[in-house]
Amino acid sequence: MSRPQTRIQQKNSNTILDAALDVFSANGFRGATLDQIAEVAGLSKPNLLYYFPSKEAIHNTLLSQLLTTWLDPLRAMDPAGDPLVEIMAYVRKKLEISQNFPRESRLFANEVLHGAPHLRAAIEGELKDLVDEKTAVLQAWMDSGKIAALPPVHLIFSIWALTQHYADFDVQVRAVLGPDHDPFAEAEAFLEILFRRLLTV
Amino acid sequence: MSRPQTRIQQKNSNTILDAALDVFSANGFRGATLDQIAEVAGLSKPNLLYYFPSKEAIHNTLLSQLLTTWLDPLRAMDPAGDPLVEIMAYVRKKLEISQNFPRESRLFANEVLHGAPHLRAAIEGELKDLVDEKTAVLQAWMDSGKIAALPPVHLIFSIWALTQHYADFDVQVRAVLGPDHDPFAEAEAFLEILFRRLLTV
DNA sequence: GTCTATACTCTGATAGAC
DNA sequence: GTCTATCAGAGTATAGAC
Repeated sequence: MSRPQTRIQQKNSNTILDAALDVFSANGFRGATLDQIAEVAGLSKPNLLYYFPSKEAIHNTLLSQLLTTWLDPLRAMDPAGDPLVEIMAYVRKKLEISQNFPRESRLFANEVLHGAPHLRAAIEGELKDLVDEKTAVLQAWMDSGKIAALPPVHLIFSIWALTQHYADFDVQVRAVLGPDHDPFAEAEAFLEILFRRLLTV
Repeated sequence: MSRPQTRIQQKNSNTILDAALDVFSANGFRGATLDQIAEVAGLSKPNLLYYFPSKEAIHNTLLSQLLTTWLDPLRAMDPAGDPLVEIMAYVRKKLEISQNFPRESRLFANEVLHGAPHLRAAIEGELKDLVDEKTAVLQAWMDSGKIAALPPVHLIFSIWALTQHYADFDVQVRAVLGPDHDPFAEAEAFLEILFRRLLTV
């Protein structure tokens, strides 16, 4: 797992990964071609393969970088904090990620949609462990009557589903809303109401 | 738009479409190959192309069949019915579709995720029109105080997001829940509570 | 480190026998 | 209507000059 060392290598490597994120998230793994990635990156195709041994290696690198970013907001949910505040902060953070990193969201969605061939281990391990930990926290909050009682895992699923919808189905959301709408601003207000109403005892 | 006439042609045509649905929903358009579809269908590759002029034609046929099924439950929401009953029925029906037609759900998700290149017109037309019609119904129900006031479009988005999540992210849902869980049974109970709590005045 | 040229594989589609 | 054989193009990856 040696990584590029010099500044130029770092820079090119990042350029490639950013271009690849563009192309993979828009077209899926098979739909993306090295030609497209090379063009977006402004490099030649063989040059890509000087920095990464294969197309799949580029894809894998993107996916492994992704997971950390993905789980951080949930990790930040503090058992010692105020339950409703903590949950609403998580919802808001997750929605912000959908807004600011839609490419990452689509890459992840595509991967899971197709059975998570590359992320299965991470999902069954790291992700499941974190969810188990946080459902325990949610359950404790519910048991002590600080928020309404609900199946905690499904509460987490609902946060994922609702926030990612605005990134992953962006085309549909915008088509239905029509122009003169700010999907994410409206989503933030809506989810604020939804989860507050759902969780208040 | 001539369609196969004889019974055998109908049968083979349907076999191909069913196999194609398997492969397209699992791998996406570009990820699917005619070889795979032919193998699943139990036919030779040239034979596929005797029934359909191209790979894309198979895909397009699937997508156009899809939309009707997709919109029917929303269409069935009756302005004259009891608001909460109608909405809960829609939620339940949509979740049943996720459970019984996960391949169709993934095909649709894949299409929208990649910018809806084939369904754009249908989304901006048929789908938007129906949503506009039904948001007016929801708005009227809210105005008359029969359900809680919320942005109606986003209420519909939330139903789509929450129900489709269980089909499209099935792998993740099952991995997180672990064995000895029935995702859809739990989802039904959870969504029942969620929307009832959200909409009750 | 980066490019041009190219090898080789996969895959969509066609030709033509039966 | 269905098959075997095959073509043509796209796409990943490598060789080798600079």
